[in-house]
Order: sequence, then C-alpha cells, then structure tokens
Amino acid sequence: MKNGISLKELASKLNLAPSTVSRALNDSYEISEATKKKVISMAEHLNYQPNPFARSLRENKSKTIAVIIPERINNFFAQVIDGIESITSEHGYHLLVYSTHEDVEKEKKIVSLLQNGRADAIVMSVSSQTSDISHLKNLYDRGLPILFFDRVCGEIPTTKFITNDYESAFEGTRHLIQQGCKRIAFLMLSKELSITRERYRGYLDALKKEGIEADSNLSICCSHQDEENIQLIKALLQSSDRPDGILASVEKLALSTYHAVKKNNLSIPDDLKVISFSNMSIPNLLNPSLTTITQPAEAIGQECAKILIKKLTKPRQPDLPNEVISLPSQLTIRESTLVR
Amino acid sequence: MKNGISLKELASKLNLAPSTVSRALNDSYEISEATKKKVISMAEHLNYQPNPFARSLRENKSKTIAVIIPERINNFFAQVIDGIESITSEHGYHLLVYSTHEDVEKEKKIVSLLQNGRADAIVMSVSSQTSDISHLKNLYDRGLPILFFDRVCGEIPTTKFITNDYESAFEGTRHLIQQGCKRIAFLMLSKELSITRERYRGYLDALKKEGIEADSNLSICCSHQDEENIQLIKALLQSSDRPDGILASVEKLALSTYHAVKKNNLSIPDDLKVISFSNMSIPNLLNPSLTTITQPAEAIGQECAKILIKKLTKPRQPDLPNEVISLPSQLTIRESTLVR
DNA sequence: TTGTAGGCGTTATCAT
DNA sequence: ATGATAACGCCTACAA
Repeated sequence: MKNGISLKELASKLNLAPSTVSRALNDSYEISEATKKKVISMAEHLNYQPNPFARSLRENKSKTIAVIIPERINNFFAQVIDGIESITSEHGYHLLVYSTHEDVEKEKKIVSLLQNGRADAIVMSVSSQTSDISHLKNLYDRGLPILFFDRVCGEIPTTKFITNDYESAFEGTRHLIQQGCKRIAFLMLSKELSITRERYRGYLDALKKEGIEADSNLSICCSHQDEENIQLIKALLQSSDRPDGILASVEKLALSTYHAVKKNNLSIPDDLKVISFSNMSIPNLLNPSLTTITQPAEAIGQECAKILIKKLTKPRQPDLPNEVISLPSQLTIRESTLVR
Repeated sequence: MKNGISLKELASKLNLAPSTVSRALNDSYEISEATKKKVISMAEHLNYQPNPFARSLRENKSKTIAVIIPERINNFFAQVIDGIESITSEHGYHLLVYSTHEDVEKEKKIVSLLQNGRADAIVMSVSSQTSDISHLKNLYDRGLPILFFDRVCGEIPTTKFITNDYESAFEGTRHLIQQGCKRIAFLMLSKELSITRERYRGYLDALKKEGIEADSNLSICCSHQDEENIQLIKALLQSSDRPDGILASVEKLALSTYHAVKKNNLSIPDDLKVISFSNMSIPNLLNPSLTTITQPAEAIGQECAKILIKKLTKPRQPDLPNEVISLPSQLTIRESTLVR
C-alpha cells in the first residue's frame, strides 16, 4: 500500500525547504503568516499526513498508551477502557489493548513487548495469577510510566486507582448480616490480588464488628474455570453447615453461585443471600435481581488517563506519585439480599 | 524515559559493524554461525530490543492492526477481539482498538487517523449510523487492507465475515411461529446496517413461508438509548394489537424488551415470546432464560486474523478477495420461547 | 563473511 | 523568515 505524500514532497511542490514546511505545520513562531497559510492549504489539499513513525523515531515518543487487562469479556474492564479512551483520544493518543487472559506468562510476554518504546505509558490491572512482579518492576525501573487500576501492584511505587474496596466489602457484609445472615462466605479469585486482600479485610472486619466469628471454611478461593467454580460452590451449598450469605468479590463468582443454586434446588434469597462486586449492565434482570457493589469504572479510566496525559504532555513532569486514589463504589440493594 | 540499547551500541560492544549485528539478529544467511551466536547471546544479555519505529519507518510497516468496533461493552465484540488477538499475537502483531460508540463522526475521525500508516490493516464493524461510506472507500482506495465483520459494508470490495444472518433470523422466526406466535415484531437498531437487512429478510421470508402477513407496524427501529427503547417497546406492548413474539436483531433490544415487559406486568413467555441474537454469557440466568441465536464470535475474529496475517506476512499477496464468508450461528432454545 | 554508506520522514540546530 | 544539515535506529545494497 502506498502511504500518502511526504513532507519533502509537499515541500518541493511548494518550492520550500522541508524544514520550512515542518515549521509551518507545527505552528512555529519563526514563520511568516503568508507561507504558513500557503503550506497549510496545500497540505490540506494534498491530504498530507505526517508519518507517525518518523515522528516517533525523532521525538522518542509514540503517542500511544498500552492498556493491559486480565480479560475483555467483562464490563468493568470495557468501561474502564471507554473511560481512558474518552480522555486520551482528545489528546491524540492511541490505545494498544492487550488481554492477559488471567495468565501471568502472557502478562510477562506482553510486558516484555512494551520495553522498546512502542507505548509511552502503561495502564494495567494485573492478572489473578501474578505474584512474582519482577517483570513489572523491570518496566518501572526503565522509567516507563505505569499506572495501575483495580488490581494494583503495591510493590511498585506509582499511582494506583482503586475503589474503596475495604469499605464496600465491609458495608456489603454488614448488609448481609442486617438481613439476617449468620454464616457468610467470601468468594475470591486469587489470594494474591490486591482487591481480594482489601475486600477480604473488609469482610472480616464487618464480621468482627457484628460479633460473628469468621469460619475459614467459608473463605473460598476459586479458579477462573466457571465450571469448576460452580461445582465448588455447589458442594459448599450441600454441606451441612452451608452458608446463608455470600459476598462475591468478583462478578463471575456471583454468577457461578446463581448457577450452583439452580442446580441445588435452593432459593436466593430465602436460603442464601448474595451480594457481589459487579459492573454488569443487567443485575436487575437476573432472577432474583442481584444486589451489587458497582465500581465507577468509567471514572476510574478517566482519572487514570487524566493523570497520564498530564505526565506525558507537560514538560519535565515528576514521576507519577506513589499514591493510591480511591473512587467510591455504589451499593445497590436488590432482591438477592432481601428478606421476604 | 531511557529506551534500551541501540543496535549501534550493541555493535560497538561487540566490535562489529551494525549491519553485521543486524544480520545476525535477523537470521540472515550471510553470517557465520559463530558471530551469530555471539551477537545473540550479547543481545540477550543486554536485553536489546529493536526500536519498532525505526523498523516501521524503514520497512514501511507497523506490525499493528487496527480494530474498530461500535462499542466495547458488548460481549460479541469483546469475543471477536479475543479471537483476533489469539492469532495476531502469535505473529508479533499489536492491536490498536477503537470504539466509535455508534457514532459515524467518531468513526470518520478514527478512520482518518489511520490514513498515515499507523496500522497495516483494519478490521472493523461499522457503526449503526453509518450510511455515507466515503471515509471507508477512501481508506480502501489508498490500498490499506480493510476487512469487515458482522456489520459489513457491501460497497467496499473486500472480504467480509458474517454469520448466517438470513438463515438464523429465518429459523428464529419460524421457531416463534411454531411456538404459536401470530404477531411477531422485529426489533432493529438501524435500517442501514447490513445485519439488520439480512436478518429482516430472514424474518419476512419466514413469515411468508408460514403464511403470516407482515405488519409494518411490527418493524421497530430503535435508537441506542436504552431508556428510549424501553419506552418504545413498552408502548408497543400496550397497544391493542400488541405482538405476541419478538425477534430482537441485537441483544440490547432483547434486554430492553425484558425491562419493558417487567414494567407492563406482562409475562414472557406467556404473553410474549422473545428470541434474540445475543452473545451474552448468562442467557440462562435471566428470568425467564433467553432463547438466543449466538454468533461464533471468537471464530469470526480468528478467521479475520488468519486471512489478514496471510495477506500481511506473505510476499506479494493479492488484495483481499471481495467475498462474504459466513460462519453459522447457533440457536439455543430456552424458556423465553417455550409454551407452558 | 563483514564493513561502509545511504535513506526511510521528521524535527531541531545552525547558518543565511 | 527560510534553507541546509544532521540525527533518531534500523535495514540493505554495495564494496571489500
């Protein structure tokens, strides 16, 4: 395929030096209004498009941001990316999007592909398998701006955007207790994840505060195989001292719970109340409708992007500060936790 | 941020000429095994990473594919991208992902950003607003390989991947009729879309074949504002000659139907049977579970990617052939269309 | 088999 | 205000 016209060609059409044309197009101050106009109109006429790679090579920046997420088929991550894009596209940045599929090895490969300057920065949420973080440290040490959201990596001193995981889990658990639950199970994806730890803390503290003893048999570590999880939860619900409430730290585990309950001939909320962190679009079309803790996903994406754009576009910005910024989630009570 | 070491630096560490090092790393035949090994081991030791922009500039290809979709918060598109990525990543390609948010103007902007070679090819599904296609024609005329999936653009002579829209809609409609529906409504996003036209044809032909007269009042063109659609469908369901069956050509319209039904105190499937094209992960957790026509989304993505990779990696490939390739959808009957 | 040199398309520096 | 030149990092004729 033939790319468009080059700066040099454009210059020769105008009988000008390439540098002059460049200045005109880049709105330099050392250029006459007259030639600037001439150049711009000719550039438009010939539909001149600067070659991004020549520019990247010259300026050592790519105008590209890499986004790494654990999975695409997940509204939360899709919303975050929408949020990021809404800001970055305004500033002429492009988004390379990678999914790790919850696989650390894939994550490492992706990260290593980004060591060569292809992206000016990285926004990511780590995979549930990620415990060794040397690959991320590596990137950080090279000076590439990294920014975490949701599933953050505490060991890397950079900016992280999360929701109020602890408080939300605390409130969610308290809500279950207020609805009469005595034995509340906590479903998690992986013990390594930052969100697991914080949400679990909130869960434990709520139990404690309400004088309920935590039962370690009710802390369930699931896999990312839905079928396995359904079996696991089904077994849990068949045990003699089965839980009467469930806090799912991620959406898919709530859905697996619904499936497991169906197979067990139990009833939500009569036999089991369920609350979940979830950004699904139709919690109210489930049967019963699902009580959710919804993260401000799009806002998280936007905030990530804003801070990044500032860092990337303003001259001599300091490194991204090592801080955790929390945007509050929203608890919406629906039928799955109601007494009837 | 400091990028890694350059080829030139690597060469000087080895007391070799840059060209020699380049040859060693690119596995040229005109190089001795000995130096090749030396170079490679040193390159690994120093973690040499070629600068992608220098390479792109030199070779006039970016190793990047742009994917343009109408929305991210949609399992179908997420699955397609997963499918694309599964193939392209194996070949060292990166994915720039753009969402038009169903907005032609955004689509035009995105497309114009891709005129400068930033991507080696485009895989896209057009926005529901797209009727003027000059921006796409433009791209095509520049010789940039474009490939459409799902919502294709017939006017552009290139390869398109779709599902068997006509047949699926035909079967879906017939299924509704077999379940006793006499007045079946067809919900669409936009009359312009290729998928709308094909699915509508299938719907009409099924009616005809079963001897049911089509009623133009039952062809409902919705917007992409969920709330509006719910109102629209609610009104439809309140009319005296309301439909007793609905074929939703896209998932979100089935969901709006569920919402509308809830507000109307009607019952699915007793008062209204619903079938929908949908790739949602939990059709069986809806109340009632939703009868779906599910597209082979991931396979579509993979096929797109395969044909593209072939085109991009093999020397002097012909243009992408002007053909429509159809992968069959799957009809899964659930409660929303059952007689009880 | 290895080295030298030129150019991909920009932009910044220096000279005019 | 404009032009000439060099450089970003890589690859590939061409020369040795």
